[in-house]
Amino acid sequence: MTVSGLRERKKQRTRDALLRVALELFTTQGYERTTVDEIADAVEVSQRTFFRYFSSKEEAAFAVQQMVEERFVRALAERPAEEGPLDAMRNAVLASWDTIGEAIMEVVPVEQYLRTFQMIESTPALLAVHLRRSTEMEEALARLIAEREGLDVDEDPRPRIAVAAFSGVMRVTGQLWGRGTDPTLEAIRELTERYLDHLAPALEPDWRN
Amino acid sequence: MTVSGLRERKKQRTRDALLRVALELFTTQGYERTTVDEIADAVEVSQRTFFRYFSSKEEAAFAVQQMVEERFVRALAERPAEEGPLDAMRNAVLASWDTIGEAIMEVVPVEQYLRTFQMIESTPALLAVHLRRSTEMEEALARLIAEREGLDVDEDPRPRIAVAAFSGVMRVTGQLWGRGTDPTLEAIRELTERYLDHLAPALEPDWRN
DNA sequence: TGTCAATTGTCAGTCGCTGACACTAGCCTC
DNA sequence: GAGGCTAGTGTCAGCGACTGACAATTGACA
Repeated sequence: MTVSGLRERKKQRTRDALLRVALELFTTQGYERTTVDEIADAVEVSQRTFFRYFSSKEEAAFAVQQMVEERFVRALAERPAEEGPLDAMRNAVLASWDTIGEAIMEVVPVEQYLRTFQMIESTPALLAVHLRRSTEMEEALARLIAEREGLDVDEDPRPRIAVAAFSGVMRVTGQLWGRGTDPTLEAIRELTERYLDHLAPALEPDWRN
Repeated sequence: MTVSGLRERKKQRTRDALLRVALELFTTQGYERTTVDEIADAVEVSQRTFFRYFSSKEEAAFAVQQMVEERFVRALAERPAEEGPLDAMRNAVLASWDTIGEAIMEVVPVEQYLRTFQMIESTPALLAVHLRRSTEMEEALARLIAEREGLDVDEDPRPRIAVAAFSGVMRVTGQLWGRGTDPTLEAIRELTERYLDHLAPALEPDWRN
């Protein structure tokens, strides 16, 4: 994590500064109204340097989300084998939210992450990228699930289907939370549990029980 | 549909020409390697004119997809009320594929549409936009389903959940088809049916039956 | 201390996209 | 059927994201 050498530390500081300033400006002025020049100027580096740390303006917006997602995937991998696929995924999300602080606090406060997430959900260009990134993660999830169950993802469609259904629900809750009025971890946690509870019943042919 | 007046007809011809050339270039050279100038030059109009017909380069890529999606939504609205939510959606997709030709033939051949779809699926920037557009359609679907069942989308989570799960599966099949080697309507149709059949079983806690 | 290599800045250029303004060509009226 | 109106187009200038090339700087390490 921490690296010796003045050079390495300087790089780390520049990257952190760029990221913090970027998220700050994105969440206060809006993503589109913030130019890369503005970010670079605030950190007193050239625009070119910004693009050496982040391959695009978008990448900066997703830097924290990236860490959170990696954490979720790891949490799933560590779930006990007895749990069914859906339970394992459910418990993995909830678990990774419980410890979200540890993962990102060193870079930005949790509050900033929540605001960034809402910005992503409410900025069309970023929402689009977010959804595509999610499908990439889903591929990884499907492979993990298949492995747990001793299946081949390309033979048995169930891993991908289960992940797709699960992720669909997660996406809906993410959007509802983003549009909602309670931007807290508890709120999205509760929303997620409630919606996941309804997944199986919602697929029944007759909803009038 | 058809409008009198030389002016209107001229406009229609210009738009059609731009769209056809754009899709042709996109699918042969690739989306990113095609510049708007190139398209405009081929049709012998200025770049500015291109942007008067399509608000962005992306919009041209999705013009046909747009028609297909509208058709699917309409097909769902026309499904008999007896069908359960999932059956209604399933039958609506299959039905709208059966008549896809009628919807777009006037603009481009069906083959071109299939190639365009594959290009969208395999171009990251377009895939992202495609996914976002899909979520917009999902909102419309959820409202339709809720209406059919006499529910309020914001009260009962099941409409959104069912749509999310269904769409998740559709997305997976779309991707698999795009990566696959059989770019025909039959192929994606069969893939869709097979995957939808596995949706309910895939959510069972125990996959070893 | 001096050499080497990594980091950074500068500059020029591409591409998507927009606003402003002038010009051309259908359309409609008298 | 001439002339005015206006929708559609071209031209031009400019912004912002991004890239390649090259020169300048600054840690690292012998």
